[in-house]
Amino acid sequence: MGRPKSFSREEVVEKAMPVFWKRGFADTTLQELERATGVNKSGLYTEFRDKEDLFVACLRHYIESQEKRGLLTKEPLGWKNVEIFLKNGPLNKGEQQGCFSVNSMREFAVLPDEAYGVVTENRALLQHLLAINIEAEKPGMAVSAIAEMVLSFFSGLCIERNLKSGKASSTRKIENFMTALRRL
Amino acid sequence: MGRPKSFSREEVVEKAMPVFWKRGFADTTLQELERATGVNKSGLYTEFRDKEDLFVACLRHYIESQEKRGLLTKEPLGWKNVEIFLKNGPLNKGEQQGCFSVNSMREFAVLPDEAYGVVTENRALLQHLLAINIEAEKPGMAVSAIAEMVLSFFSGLCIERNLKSGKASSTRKIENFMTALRRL
DNA sequence: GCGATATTGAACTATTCAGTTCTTTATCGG
DNA sequence: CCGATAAAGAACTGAATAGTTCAATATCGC
Repeated sequence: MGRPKSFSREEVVEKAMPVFWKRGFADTTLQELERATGVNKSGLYTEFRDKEDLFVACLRHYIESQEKRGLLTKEPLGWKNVEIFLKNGPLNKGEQQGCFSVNSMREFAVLPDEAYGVVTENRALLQHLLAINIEAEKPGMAVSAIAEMVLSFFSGLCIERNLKSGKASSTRKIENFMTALRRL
Repeated sequence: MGRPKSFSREEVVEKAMPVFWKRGFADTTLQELERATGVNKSGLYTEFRDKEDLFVACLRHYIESQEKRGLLTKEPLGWKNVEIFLKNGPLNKGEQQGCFSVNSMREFAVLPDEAYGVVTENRALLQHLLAINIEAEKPGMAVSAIAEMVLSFFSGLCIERNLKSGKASSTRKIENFMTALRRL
């Protein structure tokens, strides 16, 4: 046995995530990652192959932590869950605005292919969860059609978090959107 | 009089725009800009203060060219215009996918402040144009509320263009969304 | 406390980048 | 054709970057 390391992989990922989230992949420097995680380069490179590897780990971690919130699985399934998802899905915690996954979509050109897979897989899951909630309401329009509409609207809300518009306007928008949905 | 220059400012902007559009600001290199525009650094720097200046010029050019399309001003005003805007607003020309302005929103952290102003001003205009079209239909819900909802949905459609999903799915989504709108 | 072992920190490397400078070259008016 | 002028090209600069290497150091089992 030798010296035990002073950080865990998960700790690093958790601290690195907000940096990538805010600044994106290309504009995040190793220096920032060192500062944010409190682990220096040699530590980071023993744990992760390269910057891309760490980024993907952060993305995965983000998605898992979102899934753990179980926003769309609470009983009873229905519009209420969809509304809560739209209102509370995009985060609002300091530097972490909107959705890390949606933010990453803009950067696929620079990201490893793996990131594309992770994001699309996550979207497929979201679409499914939306669908079972919509299904419970027995709307007139095709369930999957509504689900993909909701996902697009959600994506829009997420990038709009990059603007300095207040929370009130977002809430209002969601409530109006829900009104429209309930009539389908 | 000396030697006349072999390029115009506008030509450069037009050729540089697709590069910024696709790769974003941070990940676009001067080398790529030289190659895309056919003008080398010394030429670019006599015409533009720096990379940021060129980027903002491209953004402005994009917005002007979009405004020239007059997508939301055709008579008669109404839902049809909104539908055309959603269908044809986000571009689909090779490297140029979605909306350069919406794409830029993800990068405000790196962009000059000016870019923020240009984008928000453009969004305000869009919101206004949407509103006058919606107004013409005399819906039950507040006009501005619907307009901001449409703009969010539009933003979502734009970033989703970064995914490799077909045009058909986008069209379907828009048509369903329009159905919902018309019931408001 | 000692040796084995693994982490840590800091110095180092090679590359790439935005931006500058200076020489060469092309075009104009006369 | 010539001199003035301005653009174009290429070489250069300094800073920043991702990634590496290696010596110093801390912790473990014994």
